[in-house]
Amino acid sequence: MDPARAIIHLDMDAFYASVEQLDHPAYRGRPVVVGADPRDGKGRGVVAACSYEARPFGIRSAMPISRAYRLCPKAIYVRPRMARYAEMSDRIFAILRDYTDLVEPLSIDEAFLDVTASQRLFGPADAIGRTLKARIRSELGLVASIGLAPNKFLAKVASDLGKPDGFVVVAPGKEREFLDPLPIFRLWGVGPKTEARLKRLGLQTIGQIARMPVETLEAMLGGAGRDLWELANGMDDREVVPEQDAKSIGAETTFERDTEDREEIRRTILELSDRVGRRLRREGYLAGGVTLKFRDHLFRTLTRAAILDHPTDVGDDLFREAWKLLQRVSLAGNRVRLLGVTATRLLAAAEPPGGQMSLFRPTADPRRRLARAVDAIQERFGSDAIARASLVEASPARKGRKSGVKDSHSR
DNA sequence: TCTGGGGTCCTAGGACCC
DNA sequence: TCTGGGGTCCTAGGACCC
Repeated sequence: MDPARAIIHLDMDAFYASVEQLDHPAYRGRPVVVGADPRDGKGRGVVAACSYEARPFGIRSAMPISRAYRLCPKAIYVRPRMARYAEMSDRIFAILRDYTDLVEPLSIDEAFLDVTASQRLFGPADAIGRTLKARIRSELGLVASIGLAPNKFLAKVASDLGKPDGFVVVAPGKEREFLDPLPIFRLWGVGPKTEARLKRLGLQTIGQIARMPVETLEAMLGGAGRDLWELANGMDDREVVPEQDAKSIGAETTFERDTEDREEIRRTILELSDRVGRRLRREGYLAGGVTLKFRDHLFRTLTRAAILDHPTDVGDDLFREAWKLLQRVSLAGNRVRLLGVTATRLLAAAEPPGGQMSLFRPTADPRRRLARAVDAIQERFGSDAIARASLVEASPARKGRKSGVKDSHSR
């Protein structure tokens, strides 16, 4: 057996809402809801994050914003400021990397750290964990919850249980004792569907799953059954992996009102394709495939995918393919709720991303050169400085629509 | 209650090849 | 005329996570 590893899971408490309270002293001590515009309870969209003061009202993240509004109309409702959260995230991750290179980001505000080897330099793992919490609080004014355990799964569950401002340690040998009484939804990979299925079989706690013959679970759930059984028994040998290549890059948007307007649909697919192209170029990828996502007024979701003849990072190419894919979706009688464009089969672009050289290479595709020139102008002067004529001359209906596809991301 | 936007992973079924 | 078995690749859908 390996000597016990020391894995930390760090998760920021109410991250977006906490940053808003940090930046707006008037919000402190008050219920803050970050998410879609509630529009007097008629808005679409969900709660991205809420402060702990909002929780006694029953507000939770991922809840429809209209419901949150009914529960607490007096809360402070703000739109997400992703650029600001990303900036704070960078500072958090910089602190984490002071203690180990083995930092695996799970999201903007959550990470695993393997501090097994760090202990020689920085002392025991729980001291490292306490230092991380203290530095994030004193240097950034934000609160993190931490779980420390011999593996990723246990560390994750530990940090969740301690929230907010938690610090929970699962010592080697105490895995089963810690997990046994917990409800099954705490297992990674058990969402609402699997939870309902397991409950129908009379399974309520992780301990009950741990004590079942693994073959029974395998017969019920296939390969996932063994994974669940191992997690329930506190077994998880996944490594902390610092860098992982993206497998897809996408953008999607939900219309304020379901639409059947061909022109609006076309324009939206073009905007989404441009956004994806820009990200591909910025992050140095070429797309080998495109997927179009389509959701109708009954919330039915369809996807159609294609492989490109030539990998690309140009929005026009993505658009042309996505538009072809749309023709494969039967629109008859369907109003469109959501459209999405995703670049798949990503390859690392041979040229350095954003490199000036590419502007002068005689063999470079002129549309890629144009796209990069537009990137440079937008980088320098902002995304409103230059746009496609076909998008600028968009129908008057779009005027005053503050949550346009482009705006919502660049703000 | 009426469901965002960003992703990852898994599976079933069909096409195709040997 | 009826037909194996293995393998790979691809698509679409869905569960799940934050």
